[in-house]
Amino acid sequence: MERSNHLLDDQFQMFETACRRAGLRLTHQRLEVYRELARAEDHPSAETLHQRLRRSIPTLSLDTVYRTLATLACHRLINKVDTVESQARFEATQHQHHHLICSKCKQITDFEWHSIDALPLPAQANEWGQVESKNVVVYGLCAHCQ
Amino acid sequence: MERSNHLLDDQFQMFETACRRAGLRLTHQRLEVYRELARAEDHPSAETLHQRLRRSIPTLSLDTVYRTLATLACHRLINKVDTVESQARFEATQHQHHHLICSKCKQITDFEWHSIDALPLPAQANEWGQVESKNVVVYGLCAHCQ
DNA sequence: CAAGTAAATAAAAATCATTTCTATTTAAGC
DNA sequence: GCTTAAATAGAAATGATTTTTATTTACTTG
Repeated sequence: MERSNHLLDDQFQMFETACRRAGLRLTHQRLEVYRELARAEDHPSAETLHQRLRRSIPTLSLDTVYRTLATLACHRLINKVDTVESQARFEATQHQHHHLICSKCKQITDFEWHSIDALPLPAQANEWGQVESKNVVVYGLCAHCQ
Repeated sequence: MERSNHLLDDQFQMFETACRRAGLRLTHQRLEVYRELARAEDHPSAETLHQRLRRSIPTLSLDTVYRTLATLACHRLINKVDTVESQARFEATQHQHHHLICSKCKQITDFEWHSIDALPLPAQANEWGQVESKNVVVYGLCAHCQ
């Protein structure tokens, strides 16, 4: 068995464990939605994911994709990306990162910014309440659209 | 004439100038939508603004509010706020700031973080394209919801 | 390991947010 | 004041997401 299969196994096992801990049943659809999102590098919308998954699961309905994404996001297994757009976009990545969004083509790119991650929030933010996440959203024109 | 009126005059004049520069007609509805948003401190949605404005302009239609907000945002006279929510939220403030969003009550609070504003983006972001804006979005529970 | 049960799914319909269409009104140049 | 293109109101349409209902399925319990 090669390394890539081990990695996949690990990923599935992690997902299975997380589902059980959250009291979620491990259904075929749920696993496939997660797998497809984890494989994607483009922060797909529910509709986009549905189109991709239909190739392998023709009976999969769009509402199941929506429901599954909402469930997984609620249990923090995936993230809904902050955006000004009307269609919600998702990602499975768990590592701390930020987003570059092209105003023209709407493509979303991840980037890392450790100095920000390490920087404590100003007092005003801590007085406001209990902080759960802190992310930078950058808008602009990607090299391709300029 | 008191100071507050002078401030208001200034604000309107600025808005009028900006509209002319952008080739936008200065309609009663447009001015009132802007005024109401500029007065608001809660980053209202189109629907919320419409409800407030109806008190003074009963004939104002919701689609005009949507159209006006889109027009003003397009010309950078107002901002659409980055959020995970389905209803878009707006603000008229132009000064550089960031957002604290309560995951529970969805209230949005502005905060300042000068050290971030001054910090240059990592190389990766500059290679990506031409940056237009950079904002921090913080999620958490506000003091009231904890 | 076969049944029972509550959770999850598919499909359709409903809802919510936003946009478009069309006839009418109005701001701004002449 | 008159003209005209832009903006508005109201209604209808669209797009994204959620809900409803009947059916299926994962997981528990005997």
